[in-house]
Amino acid sequence: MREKIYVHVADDHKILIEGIMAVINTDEEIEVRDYSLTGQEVIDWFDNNENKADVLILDITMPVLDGFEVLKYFKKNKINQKVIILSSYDDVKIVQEVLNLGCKGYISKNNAGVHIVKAIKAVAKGQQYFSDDIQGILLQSLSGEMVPQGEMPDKFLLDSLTERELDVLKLITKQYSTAEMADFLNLSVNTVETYRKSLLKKLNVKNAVGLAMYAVKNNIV
Amino acid sequence: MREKIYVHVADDHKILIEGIMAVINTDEEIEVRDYSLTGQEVIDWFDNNENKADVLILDITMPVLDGFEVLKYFKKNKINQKVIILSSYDDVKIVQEVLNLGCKGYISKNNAGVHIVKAIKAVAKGQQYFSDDIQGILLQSLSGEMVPQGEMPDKFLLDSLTERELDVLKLITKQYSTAEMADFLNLSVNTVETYRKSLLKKLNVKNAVGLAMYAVKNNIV
DNA sequence: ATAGTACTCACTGAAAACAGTGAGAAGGTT
DNA sequence: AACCTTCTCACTGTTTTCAGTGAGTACTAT
Repeated sequence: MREKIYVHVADDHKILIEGIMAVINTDEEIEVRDYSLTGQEVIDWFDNNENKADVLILDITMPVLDGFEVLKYFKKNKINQKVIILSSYDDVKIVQEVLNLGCKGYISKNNAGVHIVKAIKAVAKGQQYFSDDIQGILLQSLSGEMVPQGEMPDKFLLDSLTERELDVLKLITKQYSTAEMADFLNLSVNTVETYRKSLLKKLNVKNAVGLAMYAVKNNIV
Repeated sequence: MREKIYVHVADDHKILIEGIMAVINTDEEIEVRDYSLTGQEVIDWFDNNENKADVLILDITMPVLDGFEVLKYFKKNKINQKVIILSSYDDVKIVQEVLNLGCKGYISKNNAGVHIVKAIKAVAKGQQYFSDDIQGILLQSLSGEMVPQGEMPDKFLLDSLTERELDVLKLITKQYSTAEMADFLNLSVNTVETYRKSLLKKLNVKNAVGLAMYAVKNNIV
């Protein structure tokens, strides 16, 4: 009979812990032994507990001590704890930083359900594991480029927009088509078209992308 | 025999939906009928579905359309849908805004487990319900104090982009048309079209605006 | 009363974007 | 040698966006 894999889960959202437990406990090989709601709790648990966990599922953002601090603690004390990061942050820098801190797996919360069990088993065996979206981010980072930006948002232009134009602008940034906007706003397609053209003219851009970029620059989204 | 309360859950994190289902389904009176991963899906579901839900559990931050937009849609179309917000944001302004938009309950994700069932039953009966931490925030807001809150970027699935795809993506954000890009990159119009379509598919967005917004979020521009 | 602005809608025509399919060449990997 | 990825291009057809013009209603300010 194969030995069980013991897991400790750390996340400040209890509901998410319950979700993970529900998913993990469908697998006979894995058992969630305990959980923590803050980084401090994690460290305390590993300090004062004989029943260490084989794998630690760790959130980045937690009160008291975040995931980074927990990883640093393990590294500092040369504790060879296998850690899988479960995070909403799909940023390259964060992924690279936790890898430097010795974590063995990284799963985006967006699709944790399909990855968590596989990840635990892989990491327990000493392998690494990354969900496919994280893999993509790591690959992309190899051909990265940085372009700094610096422009003043144009208050005059922004003020000149009417309520309806702002409605349309916001929906455009959410990828609505004209027909969809008309439906949503209970307006004629022609009317929405009018606002769209008015926006193009007022903001002096050539297409919907220009509108979206303007909206971003001026924190309308 | 008492009638069941039918619930629809909307959150962009599947794992959280699974957690909620696990908790809710312990109660015989409540049944989760369906779920959505984006605001758009929620609206589509309520548009095209005979089996409406009694209560909608709604996350604020979702791709495509966020919780605010969903509430606005209900309000605009005079749909009297009972909504409980399930959110990580414990900010007064947000709570007040969703209340203005007609939502009947607000639960913090931090302690959703103990509140969700009670909240559903209360709201289904036409009452309001707020988890105790939210109540505290509302009370605190009456005695004037502001506590700024952090941010949670919600990025989603990413396949790795090729060099050429990145070239095209960058030019799209600069409002280049396909023909202009072809000229600039010394490529056929058809070729640029191919990259454009490939980007739409890989990044799972529906138009050039979606591509631009993705580029912004991921600091490609 | 008049002028201005916002809101609403219609019509036409051209340009661009989107969708689907197929396919050859070059390069690297196993 | 077989395979995979990327890059390149073509063809067809539909949908959406963009451009220009015109026009009625309502409310506000002078």
